[in-house]
Amino acid sequence: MINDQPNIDAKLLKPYDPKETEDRIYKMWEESGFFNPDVCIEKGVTESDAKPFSIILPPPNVTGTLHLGHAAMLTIEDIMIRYARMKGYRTLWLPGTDHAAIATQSKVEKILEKEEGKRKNDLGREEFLKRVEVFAQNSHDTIVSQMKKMGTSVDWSREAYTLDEKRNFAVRTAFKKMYDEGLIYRGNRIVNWDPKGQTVISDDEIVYEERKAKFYTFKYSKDFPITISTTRPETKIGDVAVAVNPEDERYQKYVGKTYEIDNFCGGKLTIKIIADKAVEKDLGTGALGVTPAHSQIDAEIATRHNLPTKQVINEYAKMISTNEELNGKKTTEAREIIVEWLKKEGLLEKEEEVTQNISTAERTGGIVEPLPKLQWFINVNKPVPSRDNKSLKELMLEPVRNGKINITPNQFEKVYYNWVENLRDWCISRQIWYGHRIPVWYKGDEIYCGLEAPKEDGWEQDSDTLDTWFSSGLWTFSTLGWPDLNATDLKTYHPTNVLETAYDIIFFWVARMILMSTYILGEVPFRTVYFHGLVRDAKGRKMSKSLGNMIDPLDVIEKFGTDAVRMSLIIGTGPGNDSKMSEDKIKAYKNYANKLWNITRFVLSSTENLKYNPAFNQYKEKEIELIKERDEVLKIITKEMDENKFYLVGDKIYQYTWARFADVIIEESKEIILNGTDEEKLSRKYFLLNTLVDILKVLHPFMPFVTEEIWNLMPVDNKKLLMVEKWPN
RNA sequence: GCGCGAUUAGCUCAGUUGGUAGAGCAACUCAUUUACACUGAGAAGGUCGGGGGUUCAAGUCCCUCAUCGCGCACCA
Repeated sequence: MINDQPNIDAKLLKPYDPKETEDRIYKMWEESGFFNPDVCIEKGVTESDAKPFSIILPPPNVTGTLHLGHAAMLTIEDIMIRYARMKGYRTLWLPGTDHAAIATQSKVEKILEKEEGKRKNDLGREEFLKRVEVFAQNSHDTIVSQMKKMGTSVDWSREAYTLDEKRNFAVRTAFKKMYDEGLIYRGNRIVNWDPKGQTVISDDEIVYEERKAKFYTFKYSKDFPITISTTRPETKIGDVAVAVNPEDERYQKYVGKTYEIDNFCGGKLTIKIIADKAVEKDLGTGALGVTPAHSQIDAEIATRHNLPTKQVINEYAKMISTNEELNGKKTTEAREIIVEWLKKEGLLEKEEEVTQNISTAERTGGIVEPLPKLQWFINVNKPVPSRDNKSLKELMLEPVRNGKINITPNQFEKVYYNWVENLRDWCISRQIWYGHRIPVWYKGDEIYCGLEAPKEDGWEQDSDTLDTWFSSGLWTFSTLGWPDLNATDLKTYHPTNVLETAYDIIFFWVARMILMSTYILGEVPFRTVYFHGLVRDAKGRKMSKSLGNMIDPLDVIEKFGTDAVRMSLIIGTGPGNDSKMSEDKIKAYKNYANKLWNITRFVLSSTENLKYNPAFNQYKEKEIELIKERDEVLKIITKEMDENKFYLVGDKIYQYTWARFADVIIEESKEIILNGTDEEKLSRKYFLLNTLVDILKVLHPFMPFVTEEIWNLMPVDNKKLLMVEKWPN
């Protein structure tokens, strides 16, 4: 075909080719500097006194590559950001990655084991950490290139890492502040010990798995008056009491008595009978063998009744016992030995099959063993003098209750309250190597907490690191220059406008950010929380490697183009709802990108050498009607954008361009342009041209590449990049 | 055990304050080189999970049941 229309670029004569276009456009955006709000002001596309709009990117873990969930997050946030930028806000989207302490470390441990047959102790702390850093760097680089593929308009000049020097300083500063105010303390308490990962984990890092177990009912000895039940007979050598409900008449007469048992599986026990309301009458025999060292509830009961603690299981999930037969045995082996002994002695009364939830560690899969340990905690109940004597719990509840933080969809507010209200002290120390080292030093009995190591000799730093969520909690302000309270970014962009993330980290992260920000800065970290759901496969199943139903964002981008992938992740997906993804759906939006391409070809070829002219006012009646209709659609679109209803807007633009603009308006234009009067022709042509420009603008946040590429080809005077053009009103 | 969500066309989902059920995809019929085949036109497809209630009027509000999914707690 010969290109005989000089104002039509030759590339419009072929179908739209995302592969040829997208990387080139992204480079153009990057080189323009407009991702950086300072450059926008400098170059006059944003007013210097414009209102700020900021989002801090939830930092992806450097444990691998991005999946479709990340792609959805990046798309939603990019839509918010591009919209804000076009609306004239001083718009900052700050990117970063997360060191993800335990997740990254266990990943590298697995690789080390598989590829070299080595364990981390074979390398030593320093050498192992070097390996982790190389791995983290590679993951980081992959993630950055994937983000660029997705079209994310983040300000790379402000990129942060949760474990870099600045963030480490912020972490030390925050820790010291909390320590000095008595909110961080070191205590010997029952913690969740992961024998596989050899570290403590927080309550939230536990994953419950349903398994079949045996429920044994027995007596300690023939003379003992009360029968008890347990699924873990091996812990019973650590029992110090039997607790019953104060209102349980069956056992009243025994309460207060103490029994000496000379031989319970080769050891001695001293059992006191106590009454405690935590015991349920109807569960098991209604009597509970109290094992303070290996059960959270038992430890609480023991504290209330001043009972001793007797540890019988060590860090390797092996037994500690005076009985040689048990000592050093795995808990499962010890269980069998004890059950055999009970049978032999005629003490076992019943053995039932039950299903129980066992606690496993999220990252390693190890079975969690409750153990007494000396660890660091954040006290969530203590009144904070510097915050009107409110506790951290109250500080966390307040802004959500009074609406300073708005959670979308709002059913998550209840979930949040429920979690905060039942929150226990947060265990923040971890016995792993990759992470922020605890800024505490010891010398004999002395303890020092400070930003730097003490000058004198003989001090040794705590070998533990911090829970990764401690540094993540600071993320909204550690990225903006805190602890420098005069930092321009901190003053300009905090509190941030929106936190957009997956709902599954509401406790891990959202709650911890609210805790840190309200305590440290006395202000909320963000005004709106917008939760997106999980991206599932076409059948609604979770994507997983074992099911083989993973969709790699890069694969579908290669096949259909980024714009199509973005649209398919947005449309049909309300906040907080899981969405389903299939290649068919993506393909439909690839067709749409091409439709837009051809609409452009038609409009440009039928308007010859006319230029975009929003000031044109010689419209005929027909076009006046069409403009009214168009502006009504634009008005609704803007309203829904302000309400973050992107799934509705995306579909609305799609509908308007295809079903209305292409199928009806363009079709009838053919007749007008052929046989109309000169005035009618001109009126119609300007309508087509001007409306196409509006479509490109409102579609830009959703499909930034194809719209920017078409914008390139449009006859518009004094053109800037579409990404910094003004949103139509 | 407590709580949350979902249930609308074959599939994925909209449905704003109650006012005659709506889109995309798929399938079906027709058109056939068009700005675009990554196309157009058309037709078909639903007792809105069941039951009850409020109302002139219920997909929408209330009660109840069912199924599915999720969170939290318990797990002696």
